[in-house]
Amino acid sequence: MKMERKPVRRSRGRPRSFDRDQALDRAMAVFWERGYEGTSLEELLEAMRINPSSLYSAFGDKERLFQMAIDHYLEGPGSYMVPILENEPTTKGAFEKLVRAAAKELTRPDQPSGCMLSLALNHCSPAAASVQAALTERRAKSLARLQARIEHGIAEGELPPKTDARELARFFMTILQGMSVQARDGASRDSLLATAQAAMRAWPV
Amino acid sequence: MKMERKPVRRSRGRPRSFDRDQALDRAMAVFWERGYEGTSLEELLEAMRINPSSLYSAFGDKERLFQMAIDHYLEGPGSYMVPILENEPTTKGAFEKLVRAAAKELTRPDQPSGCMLSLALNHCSPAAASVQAALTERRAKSLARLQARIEHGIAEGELPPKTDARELARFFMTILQGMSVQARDGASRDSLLATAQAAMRAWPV
DNA sequence: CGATTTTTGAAGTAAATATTCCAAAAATAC
DNA sequence: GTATTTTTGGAATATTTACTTCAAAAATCG
Repeated sequence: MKMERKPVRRSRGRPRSFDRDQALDRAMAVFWERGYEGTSLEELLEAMRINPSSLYSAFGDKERLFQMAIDHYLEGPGSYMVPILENEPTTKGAFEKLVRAAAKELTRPDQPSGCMLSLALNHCSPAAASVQAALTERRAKSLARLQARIEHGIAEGELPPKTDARELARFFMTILQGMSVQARDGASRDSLLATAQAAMRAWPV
Repeated sequence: MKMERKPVRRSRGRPRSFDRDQALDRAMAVFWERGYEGTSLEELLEAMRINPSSLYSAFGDKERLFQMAIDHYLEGPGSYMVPILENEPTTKGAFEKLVRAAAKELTRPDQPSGCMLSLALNHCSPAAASVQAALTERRAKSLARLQARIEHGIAEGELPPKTDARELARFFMTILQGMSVQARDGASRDSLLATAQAAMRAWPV
């Protein structure tokens, strides 16, 4: 049972000649590699293999395309954290697996290095302020997930009751974001794994 | 004993009407805040309060100005690490002081948040490739300084002989770079201090 | 003083940028 | 088949970008 193109019922006009999801995937790759402001429309159009009219009618404008690309990233290559945090039996085990998985994911040869969300828009011109707001929100959500798992661990007695869940979550966010910068700077997977291992030594007793 | 303007001997032509160092300082501030590619000539000219001809005759072009601004940063606001690494009696004490100082420096209200070098050019368009090379070199130098202090510590018997100095240095680089991202994302000084404290728990025994 | 040298200011330029326009194309609805 | 709707391709546009030009200004040199 394979689907031809888009299996959705046709609306009236001329059908779209490209695969929207594939185009978004390609846009994501370029934004991931070059950042929001560092990516030109020309690069996007070439990578997506569509022309301006198609891009604007399908995705709105550069800003909205970027936001869709970020969400596409978080549901795809950036989604590896969720099942680890949810399914690992122990909290410490979850974080251990998390940082090791990050070391691997952030240095995959078939992808741009580092985390698209961590690296995006650390410099913000006034023009990109609204994009940055959206990113900040998503980073906050990511932090909240780490924190929730730690709080769960405290409740289960896996961690000292006095543990500051938010600050421990922030420590791991710092590690993950730093690993992204390292990956961008050419650090090897083994280096990141060593950092992951070091980070776990900071786990509260 | 205060100097009027530039005390250097006058060369022949019309004297420069602005203070080169002050202009560079202002350029640094803008680049630090907005990044290399995020800063326009117009913003630079306004901040430096000079006109295009003056900028180009005094600093070459945008790229060379940025490199001078980076060096200006490393000799100024970014120089706080050097004396700590050189003067602290123990290696562990040096790193403890280092991460605490970073937490403070990266969240100073009178400066752009984060480290100018860590945050610069994590996305690189082909146009900025040569600038990025210069940055990579400087980051490597920074890493080497951390590594050197750790190796010194190993030699002095402060650290286990089997300690991998390069990887431990990278761990702390990761922490410092992650703290810069956190600072950019609005994390408070106290948060960074908590992260600094957590990082020290990873110190080898 | 007059010649020389360097900086200044303001306007100018060439390229890149994000976005829009519009006629032609390709589908469905009647 | 004709009308309607939507997408396409390519050209056009307005703005911003980094950078240059050049005459006038302001200094030193002889």
